Amino acid sequence: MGRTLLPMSPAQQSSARRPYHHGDLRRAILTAALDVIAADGPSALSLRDLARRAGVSHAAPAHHFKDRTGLLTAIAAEGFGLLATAVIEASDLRDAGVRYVRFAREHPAHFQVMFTPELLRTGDLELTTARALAGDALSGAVAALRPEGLGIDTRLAGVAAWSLAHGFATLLLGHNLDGPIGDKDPEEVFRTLATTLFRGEPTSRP
Amino acid sequence: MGRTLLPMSPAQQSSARRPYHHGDLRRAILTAALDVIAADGPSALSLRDLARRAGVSHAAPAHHFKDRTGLLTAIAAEGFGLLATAVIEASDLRDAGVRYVRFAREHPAHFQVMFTPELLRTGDLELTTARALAGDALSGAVAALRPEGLGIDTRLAGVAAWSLAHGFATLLLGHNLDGPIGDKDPEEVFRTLATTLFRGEPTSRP
DNA sequence: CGGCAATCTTGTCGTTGTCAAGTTGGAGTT
DNA sequence: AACTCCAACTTGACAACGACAAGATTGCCG
Repeated sequence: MGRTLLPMSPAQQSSARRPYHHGDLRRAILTAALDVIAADGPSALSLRDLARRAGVSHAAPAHHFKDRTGLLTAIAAEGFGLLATAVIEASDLRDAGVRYVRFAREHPAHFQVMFTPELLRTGDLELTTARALAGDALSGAVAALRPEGLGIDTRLAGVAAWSLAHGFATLLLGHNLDGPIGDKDPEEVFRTLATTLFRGEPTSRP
Repeated sequence: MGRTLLPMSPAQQSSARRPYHHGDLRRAILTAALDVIAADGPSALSLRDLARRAGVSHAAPAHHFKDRTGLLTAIAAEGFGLLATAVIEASDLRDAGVRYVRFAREHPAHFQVMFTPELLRTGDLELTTARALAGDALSGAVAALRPEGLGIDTRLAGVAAWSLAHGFATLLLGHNLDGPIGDKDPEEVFRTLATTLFRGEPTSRP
């Protein structure tokens, strides 16, 4: 593990085993961090361990991320960016929800860090803008529900939809739905769920 | 802060300033831990800091909780117990959801730890039984929806309800709903939400 | 009154995050 | 082609932490 030996980008430069400049240390640290977090959560993250994996000295990561919080903030910002691009091209609200759940499954580390505010640098510019972008994408999906004639007001519908998707995704990542949904495809289960709840079909009939 | 000087339970024993035995160190550590977690999250938790707050030596907490994971596991177990008693006396599914949200607001530290599995000792007996108890309480509320005639099967309805409540609670604690719901009472908002979605009133009308 | 087990202390080790100061190398300028 | 400068990385140090081991204290039960 650790350093790759494959042919690399020009930035990787020159010759041999241990170049002084890593080439793309920032990306390497990020990738390693995502692995660790996906496996054992953010609390298992150690800058020194990441440095070891990348084959650099223990203080190298600090140059790219300032500190632990900086690294996690960068991950969250990247996550919101990815989420925004995933949701922006949704065909409707239900599809946006499905994409939300899919994002959480495909990027569990990002997802977890994004929604753990005490790990992040409040007010970081990149984070704030990326989050706003994702927020806009979600709002767009909600607004497209129906231009007029909503049963409940748009803001409430947004909260409802977000809660449903976020709760499903969170419980899924925490393995709390392993029992209830078994080996069924989670995204398909969610689609069914969302369809039933938002189409107005009653869950019970007197 | 730190040690209290008020009259205490008999266990507090004898005379003066610094009794060798604390009296109820276990509870004191737990309470301090909940304060820290509610304020700055589980990653800000330090056993040595808790010991300092309780006025005991740095290794004292270990005797009650074995290690950091043990402390967090105890918190999670306590949380599932509290959740179970809160949900067990719900009048119906909607009320159970409201109680779920209320629990998250009144016990944010418990809630956060309960659903962060990588911080917990998997297979701990107290935790497992408490979790099962809470699970039963929730299942009971779902089963009481309607004995028969559900629009979707019971298991799905349970997942939907849990997702909605859990998502709402999680987003709430992360201050992600501060904008959308403003200063409105969160539990009331959730009640409205749940009523609309589960009563079968459509969110949109052609 | 004696001992025993629970509770808490003291001391230590390896690891971590963070800061400060130094080193390397490549890209651009002249 | 030599020079310079700056970003990228290293080395070294320090305080704080979790964990463990071994010892001290105390209340309790016989």
